[in-house]
Amino acid sequence: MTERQAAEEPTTGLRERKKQRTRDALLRVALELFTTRGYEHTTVDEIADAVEVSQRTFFRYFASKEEVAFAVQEMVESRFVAELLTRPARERPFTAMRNAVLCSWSSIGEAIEAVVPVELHMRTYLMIESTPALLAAHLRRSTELEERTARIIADREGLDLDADPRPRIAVAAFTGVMRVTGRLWGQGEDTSMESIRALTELYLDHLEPALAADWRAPERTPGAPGAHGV
Amino acid sequence: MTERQAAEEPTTGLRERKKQRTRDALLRVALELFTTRGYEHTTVDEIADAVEVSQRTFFRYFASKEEVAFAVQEMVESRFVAELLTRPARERPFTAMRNAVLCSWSSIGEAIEAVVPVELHMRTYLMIESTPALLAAHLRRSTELEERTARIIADREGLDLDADPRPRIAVAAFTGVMRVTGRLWGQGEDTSMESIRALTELYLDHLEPALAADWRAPERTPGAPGAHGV
DNA sequence: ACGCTAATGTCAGCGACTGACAGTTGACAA
DNA sequence: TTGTCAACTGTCAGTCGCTGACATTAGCGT
Repeated sequence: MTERQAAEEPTTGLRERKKQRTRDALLRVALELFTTRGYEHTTVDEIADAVEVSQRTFFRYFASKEEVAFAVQEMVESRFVAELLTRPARERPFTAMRNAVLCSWSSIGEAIEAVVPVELHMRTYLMIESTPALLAAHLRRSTELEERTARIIADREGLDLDADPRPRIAVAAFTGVMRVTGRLWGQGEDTSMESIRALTELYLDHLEPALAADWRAPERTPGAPGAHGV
Repeated sequence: MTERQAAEEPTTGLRERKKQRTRDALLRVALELFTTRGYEHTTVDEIADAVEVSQRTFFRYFASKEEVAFAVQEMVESRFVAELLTRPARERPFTAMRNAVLCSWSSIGEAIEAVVPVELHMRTYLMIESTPALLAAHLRRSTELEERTARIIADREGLDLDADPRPRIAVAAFTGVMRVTGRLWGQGEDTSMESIRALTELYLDHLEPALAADWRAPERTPGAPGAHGV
């Protein structure tokens, strides 16, 4: 169930290879069906039938219909966490998170392609964002990642997460921007990875000024009055 | 189905009154069962049986088992929106949102009590936060409210929501903090309304400094170097 | 070749939810 | 008062996601 990567033995035995092939097939077929006829209009039976296994077998590989939709997303997230852990200590929290996403996106392409076409994953992301039930699940998963991230940031800065609210606050703001970015990207025309990368960079670099500036002033007013801001 | 409030005629006919009573009974019983034996361990049949109606009737009042869990939350949210719309134009976006939540909480008590005991609603909120399926739904609902809020803020400031990212960014940061606040409140001991109110006030007023300050400095460093911040 | 065990299939069943149809009951007019 | 209409409700059958139990198949090491 939880085997990650042998990474050395390509021939791990026929049994393992068969399992891997079944899993991949279920995943690929499921995403293909979801993105074409829609998540709700795809039954687990149809997925299982297409791969020629029983419905019961599907549920032995994926705990739910939902889980298969997030299988690739799962990979991307763990990549982000790994990247964040290796960020130099000199970077400030927000900068470290910013760079971690951007860097992880630079190397994730091939890892995805080993399982499903990247283009299919992009379509899957759009499907998740536009399917209420999946959007809900996506948001919940995001908060879990958010918690992990806050813990990492707190460790980085040598802070006590239970006593100091600042890590959680900064992470909340960060992921909030990430979510908005993802949604806007989905609404736009350009569904490329370069597109979402550029959008993310732009928005993240906009957050702090947006919170501090007086919106009614024509442009940046460094010495603005009101201490309360925004 | 969507009758809100006649607010004038107390005698709206026997039929209407019966419907209202059935709905209220279903709601109260459902929340009571959810909060005692748990959401997942409560079946729709049990709710319907307790009110002595058929399961089919339950689904004529509530589109899903989920919906009944959020019925009161629904009221609270629309109260916040109403409050936000009446905020004086002189207040800055973040301040307006801050005051809208705090003010709406001051007057929501009686409105809730008309349907279910406030204490039951508090327990319901805790249940939502600790039930994965409901937490997911809660987050999705929050983003919908977030979108409405962003639109209101944009109108207030005379900005084009589709062209200017700042309203969405500020709202995202705001609701991010609200979410964290709610979760921490749920983890604490004090489940009173005063408690969550104080926590919210504290955290909201912490957001901007937390983003701008250098965490490694002993305390506030107004003239900090690095322009990128956080 | 032969057990052992993991992987799979089959079957029965629960719970959320829906459509269709029939029965009941307020509302309103004659 | 009565009767008609429309709204509300109950019943039933069926779909779909998901699970436990048990039998069957098929790699694996000896």
